Amino acid sequence: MLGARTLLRDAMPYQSDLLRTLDERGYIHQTTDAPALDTLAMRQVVPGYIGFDATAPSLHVGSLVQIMLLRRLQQTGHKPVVLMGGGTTRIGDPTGRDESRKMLSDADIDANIASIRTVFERFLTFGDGPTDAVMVNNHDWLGKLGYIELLQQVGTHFTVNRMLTFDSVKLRLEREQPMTFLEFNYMILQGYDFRHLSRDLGVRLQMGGSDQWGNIVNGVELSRRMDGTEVFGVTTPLLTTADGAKMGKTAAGAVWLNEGPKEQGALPAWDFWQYWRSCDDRDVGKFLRLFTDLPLDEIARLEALGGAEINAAKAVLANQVTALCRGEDAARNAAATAAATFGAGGLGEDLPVFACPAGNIGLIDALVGLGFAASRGEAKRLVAGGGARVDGEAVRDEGHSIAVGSADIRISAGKKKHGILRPA
RNA sequence: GGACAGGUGGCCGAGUGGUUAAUGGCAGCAGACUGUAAAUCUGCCCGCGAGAGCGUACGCUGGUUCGAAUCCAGCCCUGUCCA
Repeated sequence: MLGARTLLRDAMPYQSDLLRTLDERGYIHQTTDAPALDTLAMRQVVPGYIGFDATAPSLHVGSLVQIMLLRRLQQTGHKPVVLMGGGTTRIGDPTGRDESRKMLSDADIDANIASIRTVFERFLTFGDGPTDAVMVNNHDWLGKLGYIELLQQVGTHFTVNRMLTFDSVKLRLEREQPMTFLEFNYMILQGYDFRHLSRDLGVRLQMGGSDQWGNIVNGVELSRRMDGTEVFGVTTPLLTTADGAKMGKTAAGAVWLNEGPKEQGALPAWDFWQYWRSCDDRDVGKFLRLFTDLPLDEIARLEALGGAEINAAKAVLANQVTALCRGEDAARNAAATAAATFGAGGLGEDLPVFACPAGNIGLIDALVGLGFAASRGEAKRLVAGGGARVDGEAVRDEGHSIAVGSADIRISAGKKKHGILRPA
């Protein structure tokens, strides 16, 4: 296994820091003309971009690979460009095609973009320097495009024959599912974005998830046809957890990179830390490579830990990622809370607190108050199933009443959820 | 606009008048085993209520009936085909 990987790397040795880093850390799924990109990256600062939606005021873990990709770009001496889809969000990206997506107002979109910028500021250095990151909004140019103009300039470079061969279209047609004209045009707008950035900002590279391959290739083609410029594309592998779930989605909600929007379920740093700490054994190495700046030999050492020792690696992972997304303090506090809660069986500062007046409170109410159960019925089932503990003691009586005095009381729901009952 | 098919609990999907809060699978939660992992086994899985009950629920609105997710009418939505 390891031998095969080494072989592969020997067969395709990248010269540039950029591609070598991306390759070694597992970011590359497909590239257009990798040797040429490799050469370019050695010769000049390569401005590269990734597009992001502006549908929510934060980004979640599902976008983290893309964000880290921009970070790596900057780390290896190139220029990250963050493209916010202010224009395309106004149309509504049809790719997901869930239920009716709500149209966002311009004010909402602008607010979302401003909020998302604060996420990126943790990962990238923004400024005016040659390798400083910049953020652009495609509404600035797409909003001004005239339909006729677009058809004339861009439309002539796309044949429908070819558009029909793209997976995004082909699969839909094969499954006999409808595809609106709007969706059909989406790839043209994305292609146009690339060409625009290449001409106006000298961008030479677009990156994205593997599902964006078709769109990226379109942009590459368009730039070549309209301007004769050679630009490049890199896609990342589709990232799933070892049990096959998409990254960033849990039943409880999205794992937001920053505190997250309250309406959509804010995610405290403690829970964020826990998300990484309790990941699957098999994902540890992959996540360390993708989501932390730790050197590869250190990661190799951590990854090799067997049995219960791998938990040390998970703690490192949680610390590193939390520090990056939420700040050093947040990571330290979460780690301390984990040590106090799981190690010593006590209470940590970061645990959720339910403040209640001194006196007696029902266990059910405490569980609901801490958010460990969505309803009283659920809390009762939890108790009946033996999952509830008060100061570490399992309590199976759903009528159990807790005397709240002056000290904090530890309430647990299952092995992982712990909270503090604190006299108000 | 016409013909046909269909809209069921987070998702998939049974159910075509009554013991159906609604089979089953997935996801989720808890217990056991462990290492805050995986796998496996067990229990739970609409809400309220002190496990006796009550309230809601099978696209929407009415109707038939002692009784409907199941029958009828109208409407809305989705898909396929035809114009």
